Amino acid sequence: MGNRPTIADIAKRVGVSPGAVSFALNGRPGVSEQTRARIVEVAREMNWRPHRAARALGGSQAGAVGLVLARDPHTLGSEQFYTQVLYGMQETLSARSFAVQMQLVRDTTAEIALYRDWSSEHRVDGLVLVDLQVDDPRLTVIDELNIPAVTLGPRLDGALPSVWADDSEAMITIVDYLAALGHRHIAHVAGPPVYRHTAQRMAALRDHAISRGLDVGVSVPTDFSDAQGAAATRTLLSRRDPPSAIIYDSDLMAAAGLGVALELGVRVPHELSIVSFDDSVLTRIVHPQLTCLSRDTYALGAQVAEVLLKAIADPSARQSVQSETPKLVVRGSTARAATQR
Amino acid sequence: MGNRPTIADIAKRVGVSPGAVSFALNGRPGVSEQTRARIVEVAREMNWRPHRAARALGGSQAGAVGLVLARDPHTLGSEQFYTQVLYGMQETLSARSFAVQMQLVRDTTAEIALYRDWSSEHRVDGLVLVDLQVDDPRLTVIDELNIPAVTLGPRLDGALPSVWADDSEAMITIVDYLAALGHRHIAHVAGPPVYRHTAQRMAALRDHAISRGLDVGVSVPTDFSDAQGAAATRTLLSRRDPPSAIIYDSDLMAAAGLGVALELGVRVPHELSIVSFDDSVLTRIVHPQLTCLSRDTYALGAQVAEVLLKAIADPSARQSVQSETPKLVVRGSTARAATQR
DNA sequence: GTCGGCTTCTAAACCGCTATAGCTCTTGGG
DNA sequence: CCCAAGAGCTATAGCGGTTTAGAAGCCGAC
Repeated sequence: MGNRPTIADIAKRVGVSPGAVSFALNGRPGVSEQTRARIVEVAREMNWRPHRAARALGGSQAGAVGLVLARDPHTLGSEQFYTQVLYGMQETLSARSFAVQMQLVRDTTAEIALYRDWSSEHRVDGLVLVDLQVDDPRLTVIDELNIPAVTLGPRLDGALPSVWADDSEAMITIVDYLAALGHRHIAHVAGPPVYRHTAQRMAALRDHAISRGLDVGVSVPTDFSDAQGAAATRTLLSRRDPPSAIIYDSDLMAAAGLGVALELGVRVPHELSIVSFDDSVLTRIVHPQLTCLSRDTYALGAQVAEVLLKAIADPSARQSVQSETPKLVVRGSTARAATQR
Repeated sequence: MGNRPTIADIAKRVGVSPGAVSFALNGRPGVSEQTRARIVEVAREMNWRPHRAARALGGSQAGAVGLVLARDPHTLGSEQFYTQVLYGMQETLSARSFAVQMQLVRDTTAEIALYRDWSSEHRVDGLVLVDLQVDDPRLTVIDELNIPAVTLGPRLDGALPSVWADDSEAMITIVDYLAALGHRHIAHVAGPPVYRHTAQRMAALRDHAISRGLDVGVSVPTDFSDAQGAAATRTLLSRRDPPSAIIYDSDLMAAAGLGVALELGVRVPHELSIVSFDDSVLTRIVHPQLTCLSRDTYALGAQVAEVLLKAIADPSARQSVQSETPKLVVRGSTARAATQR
């Protein structure tokens, strides 16, 4: 309810027209340097801040970008990954006084509905799409809504600018590392195969295992929950021919898998090596600590923000930048494969 | 860039004035039921959505509430708690087409600066304050900005409406439970004592231990990080007279503490019982699973949203509601105290 | 038949800022 | 000395809603 000063108040104080004040405060030509200095000074004195809605109404921007996470409420909240990305985005965006409209929804349908709402209400100037699916219904909608957007995930040779990582290469890094330790039978507890990055990892494991002459690399799909991660592990370990190493698509599932191994009396890392595709505190509080792929998620968020801002400024320029490839951090959960039983 | 229909377009189609359309669509008197029906129908047909900025400018609301989490970037992202609260808030708020402006910042100073920005830019209609401090500088600012706000945390007999939980009672529940198991020496790995809830828990442990005739209940303050949680545990366990039970203010620290116990060869729960003040997946993926206080955080978020909406609608009515008291969920990390050594 | 009062609607101002057209004054060229 | 060009400003029209004052039509009452 505070009586915020408006541009008109400043104009009155300085003795110029509101238009002049607008010019001055937005750093555009039309006022002398002298007048500009005076206006800027008074504006600061009066503690003036632009009224977002008024600006947005003047045909221009809402000053916000949207990020929607579609998650089963139960699986929710464990992802340090997106929290960090969000943090990186916010630090970059708030410097340009953009806000991030983040919302958690149940599924992709709700996500799409939200995009439509936000777009028609002019709530956001751009969107960040994460968790790309193999045949992603969101892409059509984005196209239809004609709103700037950037994808975060695997490479997407299509319409949208993106910040992408090479999931195949990441998988190959892990497989090579495990192969060098003598592992020949490597399994993979994957996410849902509808996700592009999951599909890519599965394919990479299969292909690379073949080309390196290893046993066929089996991927078990899950819903990313700790329960299914545990179940998948149980299944794999009770096979006649259990793997000597398991790669997990998330650190939560890796931790759950570790628990199952302990429970079954399978010693980690001596009898089973575990690698997680994600890094977070979780990998460091379990015992043994988990070997995993790690990357600077904060920087990733900042990168996403940059690309999105460019896309907003110039929707025709659709650049794609590659993000830093995750690096393998070796901890206690991996070791040389036990000699063949 | 989509050419969204405006109220004027609808007015033209129906053959009435824009004002009438506004009345009709906002369900206020001034139009006949017949006309209203026609207008609503055409609006739906044309897929009309209010332009947020225009609404906000017309003197009324921004249609958003703010939630800021002040966190050290390193400690960040493990809190399933706030993610769930956020989810509960969003489900309730989006039904009334309010958005949640969530932002992560480094510290309270940045948080306050953000409140000022949001308020002066008219970005939010209300705020949710979490992590209340003993002498909280935010309260003055909220008062000064004269913006509706609700606090989430311990009871606060002051100006602001709140959704509060009784941390003392929660602590007493735990202590009673442990005492019944025969534990006489109970320690507490706390958060930073600047937080009211931490201070309250510390006081409750101390007082209640005395009144129940137990050994003095020591609280070790930390910064909520896994590292300090581990360090505190190490300190406690290497005392001449180690506690037989430790209560942790967060599940992350509890998990870290569990790791330390294992490492030191202290068997959980036989030689050491562990209780966490928070519940999340984390408590279920470690071994043994952690006994903890659990509550419906989703419902809590919904409750916060309700109270905030009421405060926005009528800033003079400052109600406070008590949230459900957390319930103790017994899992594998607690057991009868070993007989005195 | 006139008047008050109700319902139902219109016209117009307004929210705070941006953007454009145009006005005034100076300056320099021919 | 006049005109064109440019700098520096003002006036004004939006943006898409909300909100108020008031007009028109209809009713019943006196």
